[in-house]
Amino acid sequence: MSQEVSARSSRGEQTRRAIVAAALRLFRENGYEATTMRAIAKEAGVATGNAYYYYGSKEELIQEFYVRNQAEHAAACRQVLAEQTGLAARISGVLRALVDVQAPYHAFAATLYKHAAEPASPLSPFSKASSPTRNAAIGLYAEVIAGARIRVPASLRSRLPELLWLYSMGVVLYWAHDTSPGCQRTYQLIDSTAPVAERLVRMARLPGLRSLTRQLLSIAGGTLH
Amino acid sequence: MSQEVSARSSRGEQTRRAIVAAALRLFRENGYEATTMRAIAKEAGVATGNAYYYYGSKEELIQEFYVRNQAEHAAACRQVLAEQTGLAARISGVLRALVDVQAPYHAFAATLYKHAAEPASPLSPFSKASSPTRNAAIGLYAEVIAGARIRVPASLRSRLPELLWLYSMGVVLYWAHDTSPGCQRTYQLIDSTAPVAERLVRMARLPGLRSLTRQLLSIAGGTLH
DNA sequence: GTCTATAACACGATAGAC
DNA sequence: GTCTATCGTGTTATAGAC
Repeated sequence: MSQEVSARSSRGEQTRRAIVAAALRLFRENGYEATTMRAIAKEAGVATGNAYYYYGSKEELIQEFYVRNQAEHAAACRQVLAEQTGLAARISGVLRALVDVQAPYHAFAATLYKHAAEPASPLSPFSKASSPTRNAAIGLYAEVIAGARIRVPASLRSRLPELLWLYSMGVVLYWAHDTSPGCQRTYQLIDSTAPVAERLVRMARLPGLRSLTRQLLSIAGGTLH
Repeated sequence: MSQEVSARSSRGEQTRRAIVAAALRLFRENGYEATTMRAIAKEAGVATGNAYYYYGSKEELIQEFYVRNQAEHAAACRQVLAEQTGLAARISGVLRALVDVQAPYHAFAATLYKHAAEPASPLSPFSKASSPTRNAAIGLYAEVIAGARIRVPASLRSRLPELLWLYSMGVVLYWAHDTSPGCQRTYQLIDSTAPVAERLVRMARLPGLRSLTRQLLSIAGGTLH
């Protein structure tokens, strides 16, 4: 009761916040490897062992980065989703916002995806631990489609959000490798692929491509269960 | 002179081989993390410091895994490339061989791609350090195309080997995440996507798809320089 | 140049006392 | 919940033997 009410700003919760704040700041400034758990604990004003009481591992602290990012991305998309009605414009707007939001963490993100790539890791975007974040992201792409002036072929309708999410993962992977100034090449990639994506959606209905679409979807269905 | 001749089986080369053999065996049996440098050195019958004399880090030992794999894969493909003439059959044969060769290292490979995913890492398949292995692999896919009874549209010809290599990387990524018994799902993925790949190559020539093909290729061109 | 032996360091993570 | 002390790790350093 009163315990639960005060739980949000309880001492434990304060400590937790201090730890994650210190971690994210140090990660951004010094990168992942260079930031030691000892430094995080010291910066947060707690003992090393205490940091482990709240976060079972250094990697677990990264989940917080994901969660925060997803929230910031959703917020950064609002305007584009409210104003744009073309599918390509909505897609590129959302992807540009994704890159914008992560920009301050570019160097950090590069080292981060090292850990995300391990299939067994809870940090993998395909893992069970990531499913809340993943579902939130897929929901965002459902909104991208729903608000666009376009007739999505029935065959595609249910799966298109997942496919757009997969597409966004590819963009993020590209971005992580992108060393061009200001990550121009990633923005170019977004601007050149978004119209193609819209075109592919429209073409999926053409008679000559129907069976191909069906084939590709059944493969994707098996992959993303 | 005589120094160089005997260099191949010199004491140093023997030690080197002993270390890498011990490392790969322990990696396969116990995984990457569980295998310590101390254990590798002990298994190879050398001092810990000596292992570091030959391999600057634990990760460097993984490059040997790549090199060995590439060679085994090329050998495993010979029969398929000699016998099959259909593009889809050649592709699926080569990809099946790729999975077959790596099968004993499935669990190990899953933890390995953690390191490969880091853009800055020399283990990244896109890195400069990996370019010999990558070029050898791309050359293999050039052979896949050259020996197939198919007319590849001029627009595609120069870039298709790279694209097939990229496709193979996707299959390997899927395989690393595949937990189905015997990795059946990966084999299914190969068998269902290879015919689609052939179909896409044939369709690239159709008038309605020409401009789309050109668009997609210019994107891929920017990506893979 | 090749190799051994041994010690030491900083790190991620854990145990157990308070 | 919080601490201190400690473990096992990758890695480096040193000093020297063949």
